[in-house]
Amino acid sequence: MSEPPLSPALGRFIGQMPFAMREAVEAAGTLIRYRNGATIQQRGDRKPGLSIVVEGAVRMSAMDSEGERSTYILMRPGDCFGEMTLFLDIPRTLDAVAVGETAIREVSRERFTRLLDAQPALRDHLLASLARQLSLSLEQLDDQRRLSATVRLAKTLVGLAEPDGEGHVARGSQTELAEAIATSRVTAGKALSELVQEGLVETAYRAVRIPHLGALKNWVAARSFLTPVIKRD
Amino acid sequence: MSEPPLSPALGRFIGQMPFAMREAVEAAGTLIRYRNGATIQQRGDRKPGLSIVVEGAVRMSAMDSEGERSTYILMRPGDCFGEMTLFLDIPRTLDAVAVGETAIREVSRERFTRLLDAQPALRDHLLASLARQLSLSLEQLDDQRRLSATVRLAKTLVGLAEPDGEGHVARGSQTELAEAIATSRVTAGKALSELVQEGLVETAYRAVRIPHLGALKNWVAARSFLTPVIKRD
DNA sequence: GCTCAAATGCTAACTTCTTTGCAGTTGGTT
DNA sequence: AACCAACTGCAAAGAAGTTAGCATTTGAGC
Repeated sequence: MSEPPLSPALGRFIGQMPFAMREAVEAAGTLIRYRNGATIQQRGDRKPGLSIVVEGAVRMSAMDSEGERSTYILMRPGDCFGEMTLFLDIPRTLDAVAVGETAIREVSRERFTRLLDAQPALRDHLLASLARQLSLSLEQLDDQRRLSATVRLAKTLVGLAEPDGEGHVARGSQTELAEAIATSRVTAGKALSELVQEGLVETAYRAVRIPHLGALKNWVAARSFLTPVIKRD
Repeated sequence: MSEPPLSPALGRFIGQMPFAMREAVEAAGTLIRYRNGATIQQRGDRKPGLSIVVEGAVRMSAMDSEGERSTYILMRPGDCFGEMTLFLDIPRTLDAVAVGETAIREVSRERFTRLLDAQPALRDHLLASLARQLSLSLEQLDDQRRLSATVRLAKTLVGLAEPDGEGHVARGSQTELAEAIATSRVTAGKALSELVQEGLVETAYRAVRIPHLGALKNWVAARSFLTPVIKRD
């Protein structure tokens, strides 16, 4: 079966770099550690620069004036965010919160600019990274427009799945899952029980067990109407 | 009043280029003309390259397997699309259809690569363009998640508005407007009549008249919960 | 200036999602 | 070991959006 672009993880920025470039980027950045739940950045922060996840994970989300939060993405080690603030004079667009003990490498715009001179190939790397993020973001928009809450949830679960014993798990409360697909907790709960009915997942406390990840992937693929476009490594 | 990023138009690619760069890009491309309604590209086309709108307009949209079409954006002269196919090995993501007599400048990936060597500054230009598109795409996703159909429609109307006599007009059938905000025609019609009730717009045949664009912008701004982030020229 | 396909405006039944509220469960903390 | 805050699961009312259908209006093309 072909691997559809299910993971919402953008980036894969560091992973595909040649060794020397990676060294240079790492040397240019400051490593900062965050506790579980700590705020890494807030929407509106004016700190142009690139942030690379080294350890742990980062939940990118936004909250509207009515206190409704919605999550956009979970960044994993090797992913990066903030590229946009390097080239545009804009503040940070999303809130970023550490999930688990997390380490972030921060490269300021100044240092990054110098880095670009030393490593011209980095520009192309960044271009590819932005292009991929744009492509994934358009796909996400598409999903939001066309797919039912249940399919969106299933797709999100595939993206969050981690190996666990025989099968996989996606960790997070139902409220968090609801935020990830931009619905209410009730709808997320219903969607989840539909997937349980189908025998695709089992619910647990702050977790969803996925006995056969492949089956879930197939189920999602059969319901994602547009042909997937990006191949994921 | 501050100018919120209401226009869904991405790009502004050519407009901000230094003259020499612009000349070089134009020299590298082939100009192709399309009739109103002609297909410029289809989702899945494998033609890596950059397409720049020179004259007319282009509607970017996608259709799912059930024949439901949704429009993503209307590209105007100076905007460009296809950047992603330059750096990623992916097919074209969206269908593109000419709106009115339209001219497109196509630059193949090969020619563009050579162009990058001759005009290194073009890379930064492209980085900024991708960054802006990503930022706008994230905003669009946000709107889709949080805003009601009525506000989304109003925002779209502001983006489509063209000067017309005293005020402005947004041209397009209600079906097309519905596709632009990803709802049914009925909902689009209801949303439209709400805006009429508010005295913000007047309906017409294949057009919506906007007597006071500023008033509509204010109305939208008051209902867009997240602080706008990108300034639009 | 007539014709007709396309577009608008409306209604009604139905589905989906949200909000509110509550009862029962879970697992970290004292 | 007991407590309690957080989480799950469920129900009911209502809001929002969808589909289907029909009568009327519009304007482009003959």
